[in-house]
Amino acid sequence: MAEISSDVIRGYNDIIILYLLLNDPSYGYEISKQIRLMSEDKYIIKETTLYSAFTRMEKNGFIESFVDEDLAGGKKRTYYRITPAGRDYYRAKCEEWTLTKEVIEKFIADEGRQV
Amino acid sequence: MAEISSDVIRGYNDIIILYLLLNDPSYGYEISKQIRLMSEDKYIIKETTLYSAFTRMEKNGFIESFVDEDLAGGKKRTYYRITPAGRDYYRAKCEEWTLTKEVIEKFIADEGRQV
DNA sequence: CTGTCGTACTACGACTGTCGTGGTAACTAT
DNA sequence: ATAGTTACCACGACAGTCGTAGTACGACAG
Repeated sequence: MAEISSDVIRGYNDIIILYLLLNDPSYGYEISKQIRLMSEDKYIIKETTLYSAFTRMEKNGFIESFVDEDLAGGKKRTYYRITPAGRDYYRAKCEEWTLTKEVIEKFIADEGRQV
Repeated sequence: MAEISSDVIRGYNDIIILYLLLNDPSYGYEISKQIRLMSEDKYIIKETTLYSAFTRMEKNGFIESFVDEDLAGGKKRTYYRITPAGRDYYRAKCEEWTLTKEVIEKFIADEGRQV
């Protein structure tokens, strides 16, 4: 039951992904699972959305990739690491979120109110 | 200083517009001014975004239009009125907002935390 | 030994909402 | 005269997400 539509989360995928890279590098599959876990299944990011976000953010210098070629079974895995520019971007987006939240809530009817 | 980018407000324009129609019909120019006023200039909706939202939401049955042809100077003005389906949609979007807000905030670093 | 599930991606084209640019038209104040 | 405000509309471009599909390997059940 992925309850949150992509329309409303759009614009926050970058924040979500970067948050999960703040402490350690990670990779697509792992990030996808963590988003699902942390949101308690309320948001399940689409694979294509995630991987295209990686490509875009790497192009913008917010993350860097490196490949682990030595996984068991000759598998590969592409890790991503947040850059200083990525941290700046993350911080700016968090501030924008605070602002946006305040604005949007002015247009949300109060709990008790009839609509 | 329109500080909120369209990327992050995208997905909430419908809510914002419908909120301003909850009590009375209104029209593009007026709604645009109210958004600006209520957000304290933090969000200024683009005209094209607003009018294309009208078209879309009318097509979806969330609003209905009617034209006032008798304005001073032979001018016309197109008003929009929210429909019952529009109210349902608004309510659903408000609930989705609450959910989305909770999810996003899990990925926002605390105020005091170093990022 | 066959099939399904989980891991870990990638490619491609379609779609939707927003944006930039530019235009129309009438009234109002300087 | 001319700039500003009101009140809209058309057009094409763009970015991010989505659906679909495919690759490839290992583990485990039947």
